[in-house]
Amino acid sequence: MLKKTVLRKKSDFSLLYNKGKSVNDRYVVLFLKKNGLPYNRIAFLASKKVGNSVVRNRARRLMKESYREIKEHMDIGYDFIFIARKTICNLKCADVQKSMEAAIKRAGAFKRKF
RNA sequence: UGGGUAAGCCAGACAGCUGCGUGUCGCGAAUGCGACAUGAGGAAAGUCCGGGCUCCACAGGGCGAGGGUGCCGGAUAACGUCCGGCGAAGGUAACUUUAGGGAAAGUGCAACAGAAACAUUCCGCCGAAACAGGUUAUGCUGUGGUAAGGUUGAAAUGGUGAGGUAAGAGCUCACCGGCGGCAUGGUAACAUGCCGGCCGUGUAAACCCCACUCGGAGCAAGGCCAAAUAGGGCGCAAAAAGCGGCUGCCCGUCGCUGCCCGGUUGGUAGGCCGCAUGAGCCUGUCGGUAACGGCAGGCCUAGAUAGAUGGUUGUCAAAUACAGAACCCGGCUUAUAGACUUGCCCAUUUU
RNA sequence: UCCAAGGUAGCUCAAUGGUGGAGCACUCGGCUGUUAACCGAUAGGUUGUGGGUUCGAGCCCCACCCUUGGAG
Repeated sequence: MLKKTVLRKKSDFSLLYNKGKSVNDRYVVLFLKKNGLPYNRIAFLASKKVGNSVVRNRARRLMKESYREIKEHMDIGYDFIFIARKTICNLKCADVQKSMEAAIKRAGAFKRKF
């Protein structure tokens, strides 16, 4: 992942939380917003409610891995924040991937297949 | 064979596909691309101690206050850690546990109950001796002697037995316990023996006394570069005062506060060093009961910065515990599925 | 990452080492035609957990758990 594709500024986060669109799914929560850039910017979060550091790391890794699989099919020009929910622990990667796909589809940022 | 006890060790492995961080090399103008190598723990955790490192003044003077440790000897850079020993407690035993200096230096506390929680006569016991009064007479009254018995309590001023006495009492004796002195053994804590006198309880994880010891803050320390409206320039002053740091006060000392230019009450903050060769790890050998130390040879083994180890498939009976480095080491404490090794003790059976 | 403070009844807080209490709330009774207010009574506690010191710990000491706050 390139460095410019990672969201890191506090202002970006608060802008997304306040102005962005949010979608809930079973295992993840997604915030997104158009950013007007020719690439996507991503952040993966897992709060302390999810568990200890091992569980939080695993949650982030699962989301990263899933994102790598599905990023080919996503629209360009958005900021995304994926937040892990408590239900994510003890899951396989495929389940997380499905959940993320569903969330993105509902948000309307999925490329139409043709 | 069963039960127990002590010590140690491991913390999935292998293969395929596919991803991530770092380093080296090659290509490229460059964000990069490719190849190879390497990439979390026994506790990385809690942050409870001790150090290194950095800055404050190289750890300052005086007064005062505070914290820590606490049987003895050793190990160590140091420690509240570790090793060995002593005493005490527990266990049939192997063995385990142990903050374990001082209570006649002083102060405090010991609720309720009880006569009394410093030494005191409430109920008792005695009438031998001494004094006063009284009775026909008699401990009858005051005084006196006594701490053996009673009640209470966690605890009642050494315990048990015998002698002794008016009644009693370490008053005397024997044994036990405690204290002091001496001798022997031991580096020492202490142990054993002899002698002496007869000795007021508990609490110091209450204040305290004694001995030893402790400066403060912390890698977001601290330094460099770039950028900046967050600061910069350097002409004058360098004495006083104020504020802040050095844990309280005084001294001392360090930093900031002045004028000029520019700017304003907002949330910006990038890169590099520190930062991975260290009280380092492994093997052998020597010294030591051991902790540990000496010598020789070999090895280089994470370094991220929104934070790198993941996903998936197959085989092994099963792969699942606790859990993720953030400046680094030595410990302690706590969490932990399962697998394995060795010594010792007890019980049973067989020879 | 580092440093502090705290944990007591359903809630907010007290309590010299010596029987754990107050206010509000709950329940019951009274007052009232009824409700509120008011009056009276009852109940409710492993003092965060586990060890230790002590005759005796909410309090003293040690370890752990949880919560809150601060530095930046």
